[in-house]
Order: sequence, then C-alpha cells, then structure tokens
Amino acid sequence: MKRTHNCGELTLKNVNEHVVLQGWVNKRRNFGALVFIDLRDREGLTQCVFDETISEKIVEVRNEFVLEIQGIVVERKDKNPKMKTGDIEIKVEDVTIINIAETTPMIIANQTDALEDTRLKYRYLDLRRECLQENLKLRHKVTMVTRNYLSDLGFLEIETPILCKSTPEGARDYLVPSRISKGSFYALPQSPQIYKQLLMIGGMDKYFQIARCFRDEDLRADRQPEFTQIYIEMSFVEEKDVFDVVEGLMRKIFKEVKGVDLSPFPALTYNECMAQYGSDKPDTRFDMKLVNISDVFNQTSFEIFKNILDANGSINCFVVKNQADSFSRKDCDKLSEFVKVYGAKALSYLKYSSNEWNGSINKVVSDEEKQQLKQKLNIEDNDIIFIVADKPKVSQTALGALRVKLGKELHLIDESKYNFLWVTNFPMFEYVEEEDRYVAAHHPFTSPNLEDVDKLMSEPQNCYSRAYDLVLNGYELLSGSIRIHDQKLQAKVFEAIGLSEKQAKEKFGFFLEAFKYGTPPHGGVGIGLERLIMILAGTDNIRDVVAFPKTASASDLMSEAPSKVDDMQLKDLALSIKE
RNA sequence: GGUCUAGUGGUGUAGUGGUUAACAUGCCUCCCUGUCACGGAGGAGAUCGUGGGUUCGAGUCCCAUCUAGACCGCCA
Repeated sequence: MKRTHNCGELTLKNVNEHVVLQGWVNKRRNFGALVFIDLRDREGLTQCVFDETISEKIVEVRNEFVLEIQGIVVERKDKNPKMKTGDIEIKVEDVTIINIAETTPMIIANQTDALEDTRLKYRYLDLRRECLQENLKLRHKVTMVTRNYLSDLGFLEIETPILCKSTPEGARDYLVPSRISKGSFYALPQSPQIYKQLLMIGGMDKYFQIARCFRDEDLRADRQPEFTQIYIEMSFVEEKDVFDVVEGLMRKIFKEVKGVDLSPFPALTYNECMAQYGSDKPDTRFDMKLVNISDVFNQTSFEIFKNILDANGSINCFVVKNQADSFSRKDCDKLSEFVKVYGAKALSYLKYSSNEWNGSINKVVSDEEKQQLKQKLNIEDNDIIFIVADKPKVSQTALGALRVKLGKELHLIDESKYNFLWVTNFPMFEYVEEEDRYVAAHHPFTSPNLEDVDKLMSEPQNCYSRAYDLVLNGYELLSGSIRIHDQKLQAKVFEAIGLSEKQAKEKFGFFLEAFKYGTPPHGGVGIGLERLIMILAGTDNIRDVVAFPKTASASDLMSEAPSKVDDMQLKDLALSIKE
C-alpha cells in the first residue's frame, strides 16, 4: 500500500516527514502559479500546496478528482484552528491523478444546501459528507460495544432466517413468492420473535442478534420499512434480570460513545404514564404534567363538560407557567386545530393574569370552579391552562401531543439530557372496533400479569401484561416482555383474542408444538438501533443514520426500487399482474 | 386510506394575474504566490413537475395527476 497516512491524522509531530496521501479534492483554491487543494478522505482534510514547480500538473484537476499526493509535511505560517490538521500542510513534490470526476449535482460540504430527494438520488455523494460519515461511524461503534458487552455476559450471537412463514397478526408482511412451491409465499421477518423464543426452547439460554426487520406499513420520520433491532432473549429470568442487562448495555454505550454516566432508570406503569404525560413514550426532560380536573366540574352547569362527564369521559389539562401573554386568541385557535388531529373535539383554555380570568371558557365556568382550579393547579399570575374534555384516552393523547409540541416551541426541553424511563404494566389487550374483538396489545406470546390470569376472559379490558418499553427522550427505544412458557396459559390467551384451537394451530402450529417439550421461562427485548443512533447523533430524521434509506413512500430514489420485473420472472413464479 | 406543505437554471431560493423570470452558489474562460466560505473581470445555463381549465394575458388562480416531506390512521 502506497498510502502512508490518512487525511485527518497529520500534526506538527510529523513535520519534515515524507508522506503519501490519497483522497478526493474537497476544494481547490487557485492563485495562478500557487494552488491549494484540500484533500479529503473519511478521516478529514489536509491542505496540500502546489507551488510553481508543480501546479502545472493539476491544471485540469477539479473538485472530487481522486489524487495521490506525495510531499513533505511542513508547519504552516498561518495556522487554521478550524481544521484538525490546520497546523500543517503538505508541500507537494509529486501528484498522480488516480481518477477524474464530473461536476457533482450537489455540493459535497457538511452544510449542503441540497434537499433530501437530491441527496437520496446521489446517496454515494451524500455519504462523502462528514456528518453522514460520523453518523455511520457512531452506528458502528454502538454495534461493536453491544457485541462485546453481550458476548462478555455470555450471550451468543445467532442468526435467524430471513425467509419465514407469514404470521397474520400484527404488521403487514413483505411477501416473497416461492418458485419451487408455486402459489406459496415466504414472509420477511417483522422480527425474529418466534425464532428467538425457539432458541430458548432449544436451550441456547442467552441469545442476541443485530437483526434486520421488515414491516410493510406507512413510514414516518423515525420509521423505515426495513430497520435494525438489537434482539436479546434470556432464559430463566424475570423482568429485573432483563432490565439489568439492558441498563448495563445502555450505560456502557453512553459511556463509550458520549462519555456520559447514566443514572438509574426510573419506571412508571402505563396507566401512570398516560395520566401524567398523555403518552406511553413521554419526554420526561421537562415537566408540564397533565392533571385530571374532572372532579372540579362534578356539579358544573357547563353543558358540554357535563355531557362528557356523564358519558364517562374525563377532563384533563396542563398549565403553561408565566406565558399566558404569549398566546393570542389566534395562537389558541391554531392549537385547537392541532388537537383535533388527535380526535379531540376542541381545546379549551383559561388565562389568569392580574387577578382576572380570561379565555375560551371563561364565561361558562363558575367562579367557584375557577377558585378550585386555582388551588388545585397552583395557578399564579400569567399562567394559562389548556383543557381537553373528551373520552379519557382522547383527552390524554391530545394533551400529551400538545404538551410535547409546546415543550419544543417554548424551549422547555434541556437538549443535553438523556432521560430514560421504563414503562411497565401495559394493557394485555386492545379492543378493535372494526373486528369487534380484543387483540394482543403487544404480541400473543406476552405473559399476562399473574394476578390478572383469572380475568383473561371475564374482563380483558382490565388485564395487564408483563410487557415493558424503555423510553428515551420521548422515543420508544425498545419493547419487550416476559413470554408465556406454560401451554395452558397460552391456550387461554389465544381464546381471549378469539383464536380457536384450530386457528391457533394453523398459524403457530410448529411453535405451539415446540412448547410441549419443556419450555424454560424466558423474556427479552428488541432495541430500535436507528432510534438509539438518532438520539446519540442528535438528529430527528432516521434517514440520517441509515446508509441507504428509503423515502416516505418506501422507494429507493437511487436504484429506483421497487421496480417492474420481466414477464419471464413472473412466469417462473406463476404470478400475473392485474392491470 | 386521510389531512397539510412544497415542486422555478446543476444546486438552493425570490417572484402577491401584466416588459426580456430575479438572487446566491456551482459550472466555463481569463487574471492573481498564502488562501482556507480566497479575491477580481467576463460568460453559458430555466419551454417555472406533468395534463387540463379560467382569463385579452398564468410561474402566479382553479381542477386533476405525479414526486418529495410532515402528521393522523396503521406500525402485534
């Protein structure tokens, strides 16, 4: 190898050394007979000086040409403190043009002005930018720390199949037609859930995998159709054992990557979470908690609130301290539109300033009710109360979303914090109106809380599970659960979600069969790797931490996947396309 | 499936129904021996996403459609 150094490592210590660098022309600055070229590789930039004895050789050289530069390291007269290698430069003695480059369709600078679709179409150029390279280095570091940490704890990394059996519950599967069994399909895994449990039944005891998962659902800023999760599964464990491993892993990652010592992770139950934050993934970096004020309006003469309470609804609110004057009538109307997105019918508000009340429901709320609110919410001058009266979940989630929105806009969030939170005791079931049945809130292999087992059939709405999430700064970083290992309990859960023995056998037959032969108690988690990297990298866009991401409509602008295929390919698979 | 936003030289934007579509940057040519967002002079480059419509006249208004983005539903 000719290259002696990379473009980010030379310092004053290397002065007078003869070096060979290879890389891309990041920037060319021309002074006639004197030319500066900043040479770039993954590790940084180095300024190379071409004087009149050699500058003729690079007349044709433009940005993004690939060069080999031989020269001597010299100390700069005018140092550049903004550059890592700004104390030195290379006095070029010889140069080879390794490859030429056309003018790029976007500027390759850290602060590129290109929009995302351009960046995605030319992703290989976008990847030359420092910030994307840093994000991918970060990702590498996190997976390496994870591998080492878990391996040291006795976990085995084991790969599970990508071509799987389709499981109808849950997310939509990506399907792969089988050529050999015409008319049959594999599914790409939404997660290795069943396999990792089978590994526990197979006696592997402690397993992990950094696994690609596929879900054919609509995308979001933090969601891609294919994504990576760190899966961990352990035998003979309870919640605490899983939490300890995960906390230890997070502590290790944050220490190694950020130099941050994390404090112990607090925990809330799902119900506490919803009541206080209106979300099961609350951002706990700021307060502004929700308060249930239904009791204040017990005897209210305000028809709308009265009707909602009579229909088992609830009235919740939160208070923005000392900012009432920054919310105009127009602002509040906009916020009202915002909560409607979450199904709330309206947003009410009350302002208190200079001992006077004001706001949308000022006239219909009695003086006594206002007095009660003032005491209960500890209202002071220039406070504003935002209120949503609706079905309990709607009221909570609408206010929860508004809380986060205002937290961001009013700069209440301390961006330097990493706030973890365990959320436990999730509901076991969710009622689906369209199907008129209960479905598993997590997945049907999640163990119910032992004290709720008797209520599986009689009161499914009051059953809670041994599922848990770990939340970080308002992102759901992972979920997991203690699984069912008892066949009889598994049968009961299937019955509760309306799955007959026959149906259960069709869908999960091989899995249920495996349970007969001595299944250890087990549990685990799946950690969303991209979300973790996003938070560590300080971005709110998942595409910034994926090398080759897809657009919001799940297409790849660079390769133009998905695409049509040859008729021959379809024929092989016995498929035809309906026009 | 739904709501909203955007689409104008290579790139990023301005353009509020009326002349030759403006600006920055990039690109090309020339000048320049200490720049590092180098500087100076000149130049090329756009049928305003696509298709209809309204109008004497449309980048601008209306409808449809495509693409990108955000959100709701969805994501066991």
